[in-house]
Amino acid sequence: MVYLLRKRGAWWQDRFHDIGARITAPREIVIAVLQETDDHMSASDVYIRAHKINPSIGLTTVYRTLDMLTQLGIVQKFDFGDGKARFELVNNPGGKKHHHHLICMNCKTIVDYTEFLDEELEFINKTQEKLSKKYNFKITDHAISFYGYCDQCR
Amino acid sequence: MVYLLRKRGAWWQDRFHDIGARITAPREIVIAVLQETDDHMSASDVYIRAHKINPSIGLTTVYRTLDMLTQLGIVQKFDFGDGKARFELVNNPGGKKHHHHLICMNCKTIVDYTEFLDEELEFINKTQEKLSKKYNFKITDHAISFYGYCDQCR
DNA sequence: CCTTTATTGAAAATGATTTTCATTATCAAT
DNA sequence: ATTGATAATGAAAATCATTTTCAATAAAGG
Repeated sequence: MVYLLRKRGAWWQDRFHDIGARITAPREIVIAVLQETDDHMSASDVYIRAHKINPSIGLTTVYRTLDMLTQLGIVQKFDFGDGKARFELVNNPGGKKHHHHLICMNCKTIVDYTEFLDEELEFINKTQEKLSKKYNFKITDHAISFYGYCDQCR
Repeated sequence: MVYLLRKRGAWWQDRFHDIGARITAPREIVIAVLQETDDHMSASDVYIRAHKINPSIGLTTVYRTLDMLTQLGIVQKFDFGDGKARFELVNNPGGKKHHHHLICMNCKTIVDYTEFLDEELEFINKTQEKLSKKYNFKITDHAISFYGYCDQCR
C-alpha cells in the first residue's frame, strides 16, 4: 500500500532544500504522521505510527527528524511534566490551529484551548515586539500554559 | 558552622505542618539554597550547593523535596529544553519577583523579564478566570515563554 | 524518653534521549 | 541514466536525569 507519493513542492520540502537537507522516506513519514494526528505525541508515539507505515524506520531517526523539524520551527516541542517531550506541527494545514494549553498537574490531561486566542495573540504580539527590541532577541515562537487541576482531580 | 536555625513559623513551615510533613534538615537546606539564588537551578545544581552546607544530604532527597515543594506550589518547575528540569521559588520573599521567560533556543540562555508584567498579568487573570469556568479547572499557576535567538545566536 | 512512622541516603533500576559506526540512499554532476 | 560524494539511516551501546527499593535514621507527639 502506498501511503505517500512524492509530491514535489509540498509545503515543507522547500524548507528542506533551503538548508540542503535531503527528502527521505523516513522524513516524509514522520511529517505525515504528525499531520494525521492533532495530538501532542511523544517521540515513541510517532515512532509507533511511523513503524506501522514502514517497519524499517528506526526510533533514532524519529528523534532526529523531530529534532530537525523543531529547529526549523515546523514543529513545536513541549514538556508537560510527564518525562517525555511532546511534539506538534505548527500551523498544521487543515489541522489544528494555534492554541495554548491547560495542564492538569495530577493526571497530566492537556486541554488545548483556542478561546480568547485572538485577544491573547494580539496581546502577545505587542509584548513580543517590545521584548525583542529591548533584549535584541529574534523571537520566533511562544507558549502560554496554565497549570492546575482538572474537573476529576481538583 | 551553623547555617540554619530553626525559626519556628518560617513562612513555609506552616504549610508543612498543614499536610503533616516533618521539618527536617535536608528540607530546610533545600529551601535555603533556593532562597539564596535567584537562578533557575536544576536538581543537581541544588544538590551541589546543599551538599556544601551539609555533605550528608543525598541527591535523591533533593529530588524528593523539590517535587514536594512543587506539589505545594512553593516552587515552580520549568523545562527549558536542555534535558533537565529547573526549579524556582514562587514569590521568593526578598528575592526575584514573578516573571516570564525569554529563551534562546540555541544557547539556552534564559532572560527573566518583568517588564510589561502588570499588563500581562491583568490579561492572564482574565483569561484564567474564563478558562477555569469553562473547563472547570482549578488553575494555580501559569507560564508564558517566548522562544527565539538571542543577540549572539541570531 | 519512648514509639510510631515519615524521611533519608545509597545503590540499583528505569526510561527517555543521544552517540557511535558501519551501511544505505539521495541527488547534483556527469 | 550512472556515478560518486556525503547526508541519512538503523541497531546497539552509551548517557544521563529521574525513580524506586529498602534498610537505617530521626522528627515530634505522647
